[in-house]
Amino acid sequence: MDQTLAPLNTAPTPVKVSFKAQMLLAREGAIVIAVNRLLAEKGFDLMTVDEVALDVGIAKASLYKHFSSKEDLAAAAMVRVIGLAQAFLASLPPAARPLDQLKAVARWMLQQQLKGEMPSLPSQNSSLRANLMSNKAYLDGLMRISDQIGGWIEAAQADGTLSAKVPPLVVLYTLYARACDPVPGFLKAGGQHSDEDIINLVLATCFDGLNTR
Amino acid sequence: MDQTLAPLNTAPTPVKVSFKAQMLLAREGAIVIAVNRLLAEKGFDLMTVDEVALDVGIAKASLYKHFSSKEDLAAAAMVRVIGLAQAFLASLPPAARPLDQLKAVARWMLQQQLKGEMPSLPSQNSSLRANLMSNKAYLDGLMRISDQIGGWIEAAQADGTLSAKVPPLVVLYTLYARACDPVPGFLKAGGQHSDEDIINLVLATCFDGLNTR
DNA sequence: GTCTATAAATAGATAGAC
DNA sequence: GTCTATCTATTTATAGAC
Repeated sequence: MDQTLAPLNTAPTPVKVSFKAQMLLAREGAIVIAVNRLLAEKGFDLMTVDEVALDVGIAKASLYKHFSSKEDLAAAAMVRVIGLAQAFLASLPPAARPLDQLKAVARWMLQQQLKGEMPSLPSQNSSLRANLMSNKAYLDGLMRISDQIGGWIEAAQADGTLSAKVPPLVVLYTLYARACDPVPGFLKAGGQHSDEDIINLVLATCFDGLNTR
Repeated sequence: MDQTLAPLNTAPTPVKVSFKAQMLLAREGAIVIAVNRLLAEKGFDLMTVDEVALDVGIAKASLYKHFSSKEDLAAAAMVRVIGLAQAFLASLPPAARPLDQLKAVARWMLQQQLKGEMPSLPSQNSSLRANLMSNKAYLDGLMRISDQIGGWIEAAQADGTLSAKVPPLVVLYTLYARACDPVPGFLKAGGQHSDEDIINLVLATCFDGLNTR
């Protein structure tokens, strides 16, 4: 339905979505959320499709009517997270200092991880990577957020708040790596620090480094 | 054989190791090296015992005469790496600045990782973790290197070269995390930097941070 | 599209001869 | 201790009725 075809003097024609179709979308959303949680909790290899079906409360065969493979399930969860990241980036005040935008991004990823909502895929699984890299929704979303963050990196290096000695791509990867950093999990397991403390400690080591200033 | 029982006026009695026993030890060494390489390359979940047996050139059933489970195989590889780490720590000049010792440790872990010789275990697999934590050789070795590195951390904070604002345990975890940091792998895949460049870039972000000094 | 039941393949682990 | 052959369990994925 192309809404631009609606008459100019009327309210935009609401896209007709049947009750049945809404239920399907809602179910797919529930599936992706369950996959997201299980991926964060156990990782791709230890997550089984049976678990997902059990968690959602439908039969496994029904799952396969929505997603044609376990890898597609994982990809859907990654697309969801990318979407959440895009929404978070859009919610940031546009006038803030570029360096503060970058810190906010790193903080958000650490928060997601500590909440157990950051899915982690094994970087060694080449089949899974290939599947993900052929997913247009994932690639597009990843490109968009990388462009936005990349712009902040260049701006922060230009205004002198971010070290110009580190190539922008290295900065980008270093920020992304906060999503799967094992340090927050270790500290949380130690039980000596609150989540907020952990986030501030990791952010400090990331931006200020270990050396004395 | 307790060598302290040897007569004082003779050379220490060499521990009698039969040719057969030597072959067995050599074979076990070959097994552990193969496991180490496969763990670094594919990770625990994607590594199969069949692969290990094929790589070593013996039957799978023979493998199980040496190691009673796949988890024991992984533990043996970790014990080996801990031993290599101990040997490296022992080779460092004792008079160097504590901060330089810490940098040398981080550099060594990055080197091992880039050479494809740093085994990585999934931190989410609790059964595997429990097995590892019940391994005395592993725990002892880990404790020893942690004590030594921990001493350098405290010394470097005392002499003012390492930030005193970061708790020593956080510093320790941050250093250990370099062993499974995904950033070096990403940069290597990009092909824009040599291994030495990558190591220096990661070390710089780790110790100097992303902010401008 | 959802279900039950089952296929098909894989992988960890073992039996038993030598 | 090494081998071939096999067991057993698990898991991804599908067939076919409704």
